[in-house]
Amino acid sequence: MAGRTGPQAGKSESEAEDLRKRSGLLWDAQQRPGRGPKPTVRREDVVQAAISLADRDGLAALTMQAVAERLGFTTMALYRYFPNKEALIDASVDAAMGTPPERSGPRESWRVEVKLWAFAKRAMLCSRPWLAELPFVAAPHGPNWLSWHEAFLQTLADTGLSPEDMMDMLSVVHGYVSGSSDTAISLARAMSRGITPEQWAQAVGADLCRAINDPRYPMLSAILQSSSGGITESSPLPARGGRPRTMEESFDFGLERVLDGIQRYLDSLKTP
Amino acid sequence: MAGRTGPQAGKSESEAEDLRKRSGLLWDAQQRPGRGPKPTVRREDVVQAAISLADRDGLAALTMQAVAERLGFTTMALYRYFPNKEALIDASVDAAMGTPPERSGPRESWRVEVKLWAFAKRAMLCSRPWLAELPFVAAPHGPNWLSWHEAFLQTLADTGLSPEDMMDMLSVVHGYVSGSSDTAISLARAMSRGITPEQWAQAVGADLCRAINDPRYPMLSAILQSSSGGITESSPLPARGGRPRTMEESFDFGLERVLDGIQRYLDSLKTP
DNA sequence: ACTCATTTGTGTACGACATACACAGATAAG
DNA sequence: CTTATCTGTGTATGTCGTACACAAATGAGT
Repeated sequence: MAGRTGPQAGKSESEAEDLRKRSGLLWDAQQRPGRGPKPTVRREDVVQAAISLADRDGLAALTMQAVAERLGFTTMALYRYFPNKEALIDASVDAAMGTPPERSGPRESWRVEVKLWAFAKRAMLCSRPWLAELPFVAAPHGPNWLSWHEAFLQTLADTGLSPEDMMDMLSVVHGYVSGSSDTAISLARAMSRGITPEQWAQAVGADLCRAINDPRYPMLSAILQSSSGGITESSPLPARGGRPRTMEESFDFGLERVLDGIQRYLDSLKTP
Repeated sequence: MAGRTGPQAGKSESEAEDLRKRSGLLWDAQQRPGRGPKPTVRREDVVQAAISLADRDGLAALTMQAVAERLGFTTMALYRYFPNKEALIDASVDAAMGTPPERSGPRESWRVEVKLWAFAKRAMLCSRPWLAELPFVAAPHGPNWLSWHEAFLQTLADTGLSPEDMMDMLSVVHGYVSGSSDTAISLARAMSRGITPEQWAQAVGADLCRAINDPRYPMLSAILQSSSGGITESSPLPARGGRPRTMEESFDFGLERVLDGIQRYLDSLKTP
């Protein structure tokens, strides 16, 4: 976004080189040669300031000036800690992600453990909705990011899956969780901006309602109308007959399907 | 991001009101009262200019100045077509999404159709990687966005699922597709920036490789080492024994699990 | 203790960008 | 023909990321 070199490739440092540098900044804690004055704060403090700003007012509030002011710095002083905003964000993202919760009780079945993992990840994303605001798709993967992956793999440790299958299962669950948390994240973001859930649901529902009676959307139109006799506009996905599922229940429902699919694969391995 | 009103709520127009307006701009084609001069171009032309810029150089290249120049306009002239950049992006996103491919042959089983839909959606996302760069999570849903939903629902038309279950299945598949296409999108973006797949894979693989021999990541470390005897750094997810799956094969593998899960649910409905 | 290379934080400056505002020419309804 | 109204232009403002040069602080080597 900001510091992008420019259109075509061919600058002094290739884009690939750039990725490597970003990754290095996340992992290699460079040692301080003890010549000049000591830094006033630690890199971690800068990151915390950045995170607290994003937590309060979203990613847009995370500006170099705001972070600096938060620390009692001049803007330019930040560049002694991070070479550019991108690097600061990389570090903030990894720190904000945190580590997955430790297992509190005894080891459960893989299914229970995966489920806990998925809900934990979803909760993490919803609690920091600005993570989903990030325009950087291929941010380098830091220590905490890896720790989430590690935690997932541990849930499958006893299943006898091959390493390659494990990685693919990770991709399935991670994909489902991050992809399907969109609406919940969006709601979380709206709420942190002072929108009530009702207002938000109404706004999102309103878009869907435009499909009603539009010949381009026969199925959608039918579904929306059939549900609980007329659209209420009070539920994110339109209100449904009986007791409409909450967003969390919908997430759980989908997760159960995914887990069923994994289960079936495990079964197929046992009885070929 | 850009045009955000500011930190706390309480401006002249509430955030919720703002969402409604954005949605309205996407749907309600306001009629031209025929008093002044005719506009030089159509809204659609502006959108196309914006899309072509984003296609070429990513979302960062989509600036009001660049779009205006593309059209032979002054920057400010754009504001006669869209009230702000956000509105232009909303429109560009929906247009860029396009409509799902028409069914060419006869109706297939739900499973085949869902699969086609998922691959089509994935292909769409990969062909326009900047869509994933969007910092706006809760963009209003336009006509094309709804058409993708509609197409999905039609694939399930014969399954006998209840409307509410259909919507949840949509959420499952859509979640999986968009969530798990991350790496493919990232690769697509990198390639459009002149990075070779090898360079990209190496950069992404390098992050993972940091886990090796790190006591914090026992499982990950073991998996990475076990795979095909030593990490090659030549595959996005680390190379795996035998013939490592390509990214597309991994996507397919995961999709099959998801479809199995749905299948199982369908079966459970038939034999309660 | 003295020196000086090195590092930290500061001040200033610049270029990109979104956008507000006022204006000039074009146009069609009356 | 008049005039309200719409289109595109020119200019200005505020925010933001960041380059650059400098002064004060600091500690390694003498």
